[in-house]
Amino acid sequence: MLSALAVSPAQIAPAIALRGYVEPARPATDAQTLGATRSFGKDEEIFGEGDRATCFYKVLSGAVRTSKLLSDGRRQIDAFHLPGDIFGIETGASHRFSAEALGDASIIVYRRCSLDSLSAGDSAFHSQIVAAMMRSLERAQNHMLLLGRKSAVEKVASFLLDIAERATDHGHVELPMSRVDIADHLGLTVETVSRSLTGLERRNIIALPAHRRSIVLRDRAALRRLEA
Amino acid sequence: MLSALAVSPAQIAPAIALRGYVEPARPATDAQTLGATRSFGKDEEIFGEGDRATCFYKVLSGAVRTSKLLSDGRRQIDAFHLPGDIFGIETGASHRFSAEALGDASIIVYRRCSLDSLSAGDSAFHSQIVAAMMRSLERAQNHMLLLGRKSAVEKVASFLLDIAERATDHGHVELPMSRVDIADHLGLTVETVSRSLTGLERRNIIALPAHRRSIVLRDRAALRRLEA
DNA sequence: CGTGTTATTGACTTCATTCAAATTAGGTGG
DNA sequence: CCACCTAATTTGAATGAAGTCAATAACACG
Repeated sequence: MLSALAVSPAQIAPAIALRGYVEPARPATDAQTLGATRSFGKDEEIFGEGDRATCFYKVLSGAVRTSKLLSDGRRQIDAFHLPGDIFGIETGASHRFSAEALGDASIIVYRRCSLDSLSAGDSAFHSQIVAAMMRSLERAQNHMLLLGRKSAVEKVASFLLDIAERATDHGHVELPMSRVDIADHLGLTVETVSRSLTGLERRNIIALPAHRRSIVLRDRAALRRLEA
Repeated sequence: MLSALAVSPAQIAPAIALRGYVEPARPATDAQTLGATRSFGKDEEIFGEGDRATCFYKVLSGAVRTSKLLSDGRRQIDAFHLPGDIFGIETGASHRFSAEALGDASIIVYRRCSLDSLSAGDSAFHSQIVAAMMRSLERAQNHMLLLGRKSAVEKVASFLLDIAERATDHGHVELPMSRVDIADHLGLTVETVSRSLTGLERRNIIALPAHRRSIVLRDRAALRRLEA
């Protein structure tokens, strides 16, 4: 079931990873590494909607999606989290999202509940959290404009530019998520995402290599024109 | 052009209000009243998208909408702010929204930029701001689910429940905003909002009195079932 | 009472969805 | 290394929900 392969560089754990595999914390770039590093496999749950929020998280390698579900299963992915991104901060008692790894991923788990650290001292750590919150908020606010007011092609164009900006090697984007994930992020169906991508390819704005998880941005200016 | 009337109780300023009318700060319920109270008329701009963010704001009376525009004029209202709500907090240099009064409104203007106060002491004031940010974030995240995944009726039902919870006298909701505003908040057109409301009325779930700005919730259970 | 604005209603169109099928990629095991 | 198998993606055709355009109705205000 666990299909490991490539993509995540910092992946050390064996492919047949047991849930909750814990490694000794390796001091990363940040000063504040109070947390332990854990590895997750494809689609493995990091936390569930409604779980007690005792920790928050930071992506070391790989990628994570956070999402909400409607009673009948409709899903909205609020964000994709790439290396360096913090997610899972809550002020309430429980997580209002679920979080799953998109592929193999390693995550730093911070034990301290954000609410505690808000009042407590440690201003460096604290302001890092506040900054992360603010970034989430800005992202969410832009995304509302996308979800509420953009057409399918505009949504896809925006998405490509966004993801490219965050995770690109000059034009060549390696997507860590499936088409379904993209659809659930953009408020579309898989079919519409696929058709939009095909449409962009036909117009020579992007290229879709055989390896479906990668996309080449041929004409960013055109994308920017399309994005709204 | 300035059509004042009723609605806002704490309204003291004359109807022919000049922009930026400033009153001496009246210590409100909160301890932290560092700001001056200002009054705004219907559709008056409090700040614009891109304006330097030197202040943030709190609604005393009336209501405010914050919105983003697409180049071609499509608008997404990210939130309606009712008395007690804080809005306009930014960490960057400029506002990423515009804010306008929905009708006559009085607003407390806090001079301190949020970013300053984040690092600075004053933990009570500070945590109030962080809490406001967090509430915005939660709101935005729920709204993404609505925008991305709910049908028109579900959106309208959710909206009614939400606004009722925040600003109701037992079932009778006095809407401070127009149908266009509702539409731009829910990612719909006015016509669809209107049709959805009419539909709910026909099903006896709500009543639409002559005074179009008010709505009576007859059957909240039904609304809750509809909301998703 | 007229007038301008806001809301509702109707007819028609369209974009995105749904349902269904075909294709392709990538992993598995021989 | 190759044939097979499963899951992901793409494509096609038909439907449908919400949008657009246009007209009417209902207020709010002077």
